[in-house]
Amino acid sequence: MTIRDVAKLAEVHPGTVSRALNEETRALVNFETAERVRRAAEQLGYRPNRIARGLKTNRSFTIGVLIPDLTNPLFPPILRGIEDRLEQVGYTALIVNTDNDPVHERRHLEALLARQVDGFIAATARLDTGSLARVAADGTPVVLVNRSLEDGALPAVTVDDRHGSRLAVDHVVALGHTQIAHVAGPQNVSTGHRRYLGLLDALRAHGLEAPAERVGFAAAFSEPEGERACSAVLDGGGRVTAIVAGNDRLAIGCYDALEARGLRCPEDVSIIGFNDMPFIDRLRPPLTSVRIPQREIGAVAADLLLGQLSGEPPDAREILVAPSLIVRSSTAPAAAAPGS
Amino acid sequence: MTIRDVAKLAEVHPGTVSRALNEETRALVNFETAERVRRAAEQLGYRPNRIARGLKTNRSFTIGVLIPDLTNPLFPPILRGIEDRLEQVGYTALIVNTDNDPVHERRHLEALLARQVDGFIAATARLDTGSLARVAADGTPVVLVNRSLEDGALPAVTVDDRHGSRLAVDHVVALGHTQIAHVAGPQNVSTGHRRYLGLLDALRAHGLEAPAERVGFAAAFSEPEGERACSAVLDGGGRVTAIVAGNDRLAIGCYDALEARGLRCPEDVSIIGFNDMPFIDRLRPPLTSVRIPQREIGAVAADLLLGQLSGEPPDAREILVAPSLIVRSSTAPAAAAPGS
DNA sequence: ACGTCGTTTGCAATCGTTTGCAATTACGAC
DNA sequence: GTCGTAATTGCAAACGATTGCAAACGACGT
Repeated sequence: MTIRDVAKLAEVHPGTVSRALNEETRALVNFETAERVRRAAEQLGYRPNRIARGLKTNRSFTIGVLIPDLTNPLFPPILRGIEDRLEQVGYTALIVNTDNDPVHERRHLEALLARQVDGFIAATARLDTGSLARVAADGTPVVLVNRSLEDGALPAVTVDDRHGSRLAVDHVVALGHTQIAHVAGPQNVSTGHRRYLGLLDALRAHGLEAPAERVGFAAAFSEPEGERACSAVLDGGGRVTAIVAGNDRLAIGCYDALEARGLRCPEDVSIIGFNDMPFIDRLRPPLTSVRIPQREIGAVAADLLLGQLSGEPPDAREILVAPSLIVRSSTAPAAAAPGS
Repeated sequence: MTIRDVAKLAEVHPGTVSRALNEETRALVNFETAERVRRAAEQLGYRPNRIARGLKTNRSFTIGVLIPDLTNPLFPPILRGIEDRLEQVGYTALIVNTDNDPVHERRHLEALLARQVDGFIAATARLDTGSLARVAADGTPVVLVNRSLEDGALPAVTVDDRHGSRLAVDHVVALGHTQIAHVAGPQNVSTGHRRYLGLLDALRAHGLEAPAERVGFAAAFSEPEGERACSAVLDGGGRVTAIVAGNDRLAIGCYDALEARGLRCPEDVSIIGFNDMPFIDRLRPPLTSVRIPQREIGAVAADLLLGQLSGEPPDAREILVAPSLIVRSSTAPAAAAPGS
């Protein structure tokens, strides 16, 4: 079932069929002929071979999407945002999991290039800049998600982490807390670092500060690390009535640390997470968290890429999307100071 | 950068380059020539164009994967299982979300076909049999996941739901429960139905039964529906000490229903879920649940498909993978009968 | 009646591979 | 020295579409 079969049935030249069926060249062929062709195609159930088309036009209408791990609940919504946008314009996403392994990353990048993807969306945390930049330099558009290059060489769409931290701090401050601790994520990951910086800023804006003993650094965004870092803070000596965690999993670790010490949340200490993961509202207590508009991030990234693909200047700009605070029951007004 | 450039550099005919670089035809070319070609290709950073190759060989080395919704935590692990397997042999998955919408489904199916996918893995619950069967009849291998056709016309890999129900029942029975209720999922979805049937079987095997007032049917796998169905059961009059839910979300709904009635879990009633979703161990109490080896399911499905693609007879068989019970704190020994 | 122009269509090359077939070479057997 | 055979390699035709170019055709003004 090729274009030739349709041509035969419609009694025209294959070239004419191609033009008749192609939105952009439709105008070149007589209306009635086009109709005849369309009917013939319909009748035969003809489906243009995108592969053959791609060979000639040098466009595959596919986008390579690199993520660390699909099972990390952060990514599926982003992917939906991307896919929903892409599919509207006939593109398809090729999703690969890198597991943050440089070797995998390279291999996948190569494989996607061999498949002639028209562009890349990379959400991988530490994909070495080199390969990606080289790809971009060779003319394949690249958009970063959830991380950006220091030099801003590549367009990126990321959460406004600092703003998120500010939301969190504003919230606990409004509740009367002043002894605010931070269980920070890994500082070699942009989100971890930015949230930490944002927190410092926000505290300062309220005339507060976070002395070293009140911030614990987790080596990974995991519950055990959250518990470890939180424990360090709690056992550090100073009083703490509120904890802003680098993400929800760290916050869960904080729950564990509190529980191990017989402290109650939110009565004794309030906790705020980051990401607003699914079912986080089902914890005890339901976690107050900074929500990230993941789907929107994906959609914006896709739009950015599609823009570049249709020839727009590749404004290597970083787009920040604003998070919002979802208040639940893990935060409460600060108790009166002990002894009052 | 085409095969011709490599040919020029290696001073051989393009055809020879093709053979030298292709694993299966390598033997046809002199070893030294092949080496020369390999070096030339390496030097130029040559990457065979899979699109062109696909055009000629009529194979795209892509697989269409249809799922309802990527953000449903059930699917990412399955997809990883699929992708990990596929990538090992040079295949790539094209993932599309159908949202269980027939129109979307058809459109996506067409689009994937136009992209010349070599096969399909369909995890969509209610993709109308017709289109898929037709595709299979036209020679494109199809494997079903998480659902099967009544007539077994298509190979499928599914969870052994009945076995899962048996595990759940055995567990609560072993804990001394006899008044066991079921909050069932929608009965027009195969998993919902099978789990219900399995439960009946398992109860019978223990000489127990589930009178109508002790099973509630949810219209969807959602928390509110779980709460509704559970409430009906609890308010039905009969005493209930254990509830087996059709899945974890229904189980969460059960938690809500219990709480609304001042009942405690597991002291007053034990609850078991199904699926063992991420973070379900963080609920209060941590939910005992039937775990599904999702990744394995994906891997098995991929293997089945790859088998068909390499010419194996398409044994339209249903492969059942065994779930396991993860015991946590939502189940406890039955309290002594009231009054004793 | 003729040149011109615009519309519509056909022709054929092309995209980058793969692959059946033929041509070339080397080599040992006779 | 000739011939058959095997091992290599070159040749060219595909695969199914797109597209620049030219041909065909009618209409129209002069």
